[in-house]
Amino acid sequence: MKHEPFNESIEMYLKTACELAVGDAPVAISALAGRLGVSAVSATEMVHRLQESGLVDHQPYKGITLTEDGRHQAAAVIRSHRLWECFLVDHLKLPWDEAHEWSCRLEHATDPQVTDALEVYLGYPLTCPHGSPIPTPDGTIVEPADQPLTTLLPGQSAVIARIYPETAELLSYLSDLGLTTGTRIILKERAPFHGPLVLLVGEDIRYLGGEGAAQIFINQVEDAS
Amino acid sequence: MKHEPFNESIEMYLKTACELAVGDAPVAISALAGRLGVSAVSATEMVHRLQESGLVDHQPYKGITLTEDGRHQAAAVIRSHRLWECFLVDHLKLPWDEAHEWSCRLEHATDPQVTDALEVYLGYPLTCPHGSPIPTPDGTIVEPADQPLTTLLPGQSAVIARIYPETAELLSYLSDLGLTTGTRIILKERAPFHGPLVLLVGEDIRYLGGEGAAQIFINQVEDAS
DNA sequence: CTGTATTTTCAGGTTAACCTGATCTTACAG
DNA sequence: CTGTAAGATCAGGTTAACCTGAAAATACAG
Repeated sequence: MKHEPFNESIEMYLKTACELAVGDAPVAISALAGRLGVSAVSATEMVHRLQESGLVDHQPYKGITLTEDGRHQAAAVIRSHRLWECFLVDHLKLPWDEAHEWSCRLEHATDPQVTDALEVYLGYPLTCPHGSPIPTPDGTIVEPADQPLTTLLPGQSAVIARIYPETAELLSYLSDLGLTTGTRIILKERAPFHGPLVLLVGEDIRYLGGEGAAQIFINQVEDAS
Repeated sequence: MKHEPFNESIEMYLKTACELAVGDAPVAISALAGRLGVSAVSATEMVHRLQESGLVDHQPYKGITLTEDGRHQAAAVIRSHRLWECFLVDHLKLPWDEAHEWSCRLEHATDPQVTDALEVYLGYPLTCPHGSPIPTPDGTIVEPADQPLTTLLPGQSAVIARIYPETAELLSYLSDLGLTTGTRIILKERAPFHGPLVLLVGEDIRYLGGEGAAQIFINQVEDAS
């Protein structure tokens, strides 16, 4: 089996670059390398290849930005990833926290036509089960209108809107705590210096470390009664 | 992205070996190589690797047979392939002939848990849209009870039960002719020496080359009125 | 039982995506 | 405005899965 244009690595780089990008700021190669679990040298090598192919723009010592083409391809991968997550969770009834990892493999094996048909089948969902928006076929990704859990004040309540970035460990942990998207929580108190949060989830008290809290986004903030 | 145990090639070899096997007869390496579009040398190399891993039994100058382990893994790949085909055709309403190629990519990216959930979701289909049986989770594959179209006599009618082996070109061609699984046909006449068949499909006359006919299997044979 | 075609092996080569270690270049903070 | 950490590059190495060309081993048919 000759491995035709071997997209998978390329797609992972583009996807990761897209996910790490905030606004127009270039993404550091070291950040890319870190997230992909690859050495800085390897990442630099690959970035050169991507540059050759016109998928990224590399400003030495600054970082990379995706070209139109690159952003488009990245969005396509993210799109299929999130749609598969919807399918796995909503239709196949597979666990909320494991769907992410499984979709990480499916996302590279999905033809755009399949992705589009899947979207229709699912009824054009707006977000994945973890709250992240689903890119449109033309590559636009709407900015989520939520705020970090770290901005919630003691005595307030809110609904978990999104987990980002999605990591297998955190999703599994949150799943165990019952802290899935759509869950309303009340912040009882917060230790300073990124210490743990004390949350009321239904009838239960949950303690959540600051690192995890930084990856949780909320909306529908209210003063708890 | 480090490419962890890189299954894809291995899976293709195992799957192909399984598909080429008839009974207990060993599969020639050249046959494997031919089907995979790879040189005999490369196939031999890979067969050695598979032997090391205990997936395959290689008798020099005879061919290979799958070990229990190998057969099991092959069945898992075929299983996910055919279940995906069901999903793509029956649920996503994607074209009957293109589903095969798309499933060829998905099959390697599917966790067994996902495969099993998919089977439940689809309602335990017995065959893929092209008529091939879906292996059970434990790796058994039921022998189809159909016969080659080449055994049909002029004046008889039958229902297309299965296309095998599935190749993109043939499926696309048959799709254009309306010769999909489940279609009842009547054999008007047959030229000798594997010449073309003259078929009545509904109201239409179709001519089908002998090579194509060899990949079509039928059942429900009746004498046409 | 020999000859030819198939199989296998050997030698040597390629590519993509990784790696480490060492060196060079640049940004920016004090 | 200089020193140091972060970033980039160079050199050299690995692995899996391919390749071609050529030589050796074997099967089996006439």
